Amino acid sequence: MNLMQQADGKETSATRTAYLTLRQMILTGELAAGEKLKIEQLRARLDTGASPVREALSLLTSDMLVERLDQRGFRAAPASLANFQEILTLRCALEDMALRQSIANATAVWEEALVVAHHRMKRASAEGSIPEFEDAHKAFHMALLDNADSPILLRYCGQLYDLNIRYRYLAAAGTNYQKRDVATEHEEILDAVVRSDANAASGALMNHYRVTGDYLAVPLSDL
Amino acid sequence: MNLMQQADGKETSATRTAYLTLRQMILTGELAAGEKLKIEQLRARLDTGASPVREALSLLTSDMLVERLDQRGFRAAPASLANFQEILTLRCALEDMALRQSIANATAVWEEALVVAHHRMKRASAEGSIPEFEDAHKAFHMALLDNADSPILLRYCGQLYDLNIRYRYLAAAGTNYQKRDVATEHEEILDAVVRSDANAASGALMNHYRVTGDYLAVPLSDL
DNA sequence: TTTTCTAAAAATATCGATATTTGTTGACAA
DNA sequence: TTGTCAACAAATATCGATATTTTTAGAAAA
Repeated sequence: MNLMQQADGKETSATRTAYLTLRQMILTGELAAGEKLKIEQLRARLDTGASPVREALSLLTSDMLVERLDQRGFRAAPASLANFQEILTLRCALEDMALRQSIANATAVWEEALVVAHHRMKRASAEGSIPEFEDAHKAFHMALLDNADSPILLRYCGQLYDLNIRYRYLAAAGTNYQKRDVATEHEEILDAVVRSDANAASGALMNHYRVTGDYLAVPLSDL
Repeated sequence: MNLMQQADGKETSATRTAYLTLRQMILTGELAAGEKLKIEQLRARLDTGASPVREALSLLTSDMLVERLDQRGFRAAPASLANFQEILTLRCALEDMALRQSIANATAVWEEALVVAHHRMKRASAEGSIPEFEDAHKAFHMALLDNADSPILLRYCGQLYDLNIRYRYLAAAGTNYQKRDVATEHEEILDAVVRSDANAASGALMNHYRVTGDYLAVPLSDL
């Protein structure tokens, strides 16, 4: 009962499956921001029991993607312009810190991992597979910060990354993100990191976020 | 079944009660760092059902006080010197940011709230009630950051505060914390904030943490 | 001895049913 | 009309039982 065969044959718990599915549904907006999340409804939709759904929702609370109301169940975290801006500000502050620490700890192994992550992202972009690009994009950004050797900081950055993704979908920009000249921005970051130029790397990363932020702020301005 | 009468007559859900109790047990070390947390054992200890315990543990995962192992249940988050130092570093960085924003947004109302929080802390200290002092101490520190008007940042600071508390107990310093000259440090912070001197306030706060950190590092050095 | 395999025990994850709350509707009084 | 209050409906939180792992222990083989 515990072990489940997923489509790809990988075995997972029902809770984990529910967690990943619900997470994706919230990030993409399939479950709208602020929407009431009824257990029975989700249970039927995911074809699983109430317990896994309930636990998955509890877990999503950690990620600030779901809110728990007193004894009135759960709802998808509301979205607002203020929230979007707070996320942007915090990302800049935390990622700046993490990136600088990563560079301070730089090793050949890390740099190689970065180059690989960057290459995979470019390949996914060339192949035009949106979900694969999304995964590779997150992997690249996380790889940049990974060498800071600061698990909590990395966790926070990952959370903020995901929260931001949701606003990308809200802005209906999820699909055409690649069309901006984001590739150049990524290369600038990578180059600066490889040169161990912390200021340039951080500057390029901050610029990347600020540009993306401005880009999204327009369609989000009426939140 | 849902509604529970607590000792103080306040009604809460079984999950919330379990959450608060388990949290306290982990913070104080009654449940040791790294210890396996068996549902049945906790269920009996808290005199409640397995579901509330399970959900409470899920919630504690958000706070990084509990880890969830694949399909092998839960355990209290392990403690290590590296973890302690990471918490200290992040607290300094995040609270510096939050405090400066709070001061930038300063209002008379906020300053009054701070003075009250500080007074309560002093009173609790004078009365010698450790748990009340602990609560008031946290309330004071959170009040300092509250005016930054940045819910996520405040949440992170709160989490890090609690994680640090656990190390205080681990260092067996939980009881004699007040004996250090912490009162003066708090006054310095408050004075600087009231003067709207961000640099002095931040400096005093950072000093407060660094001193506390050094103070705890000694007994923790063998983690 | 050490390793490997198997059977029993322990613990987890999940289900289905039930009690408790919250939300809603409509009648009745003001 | 408007407001209050019961009865009803919907949804949540919780329990108890069960299926599925994981862990442990012991026996058989190398």
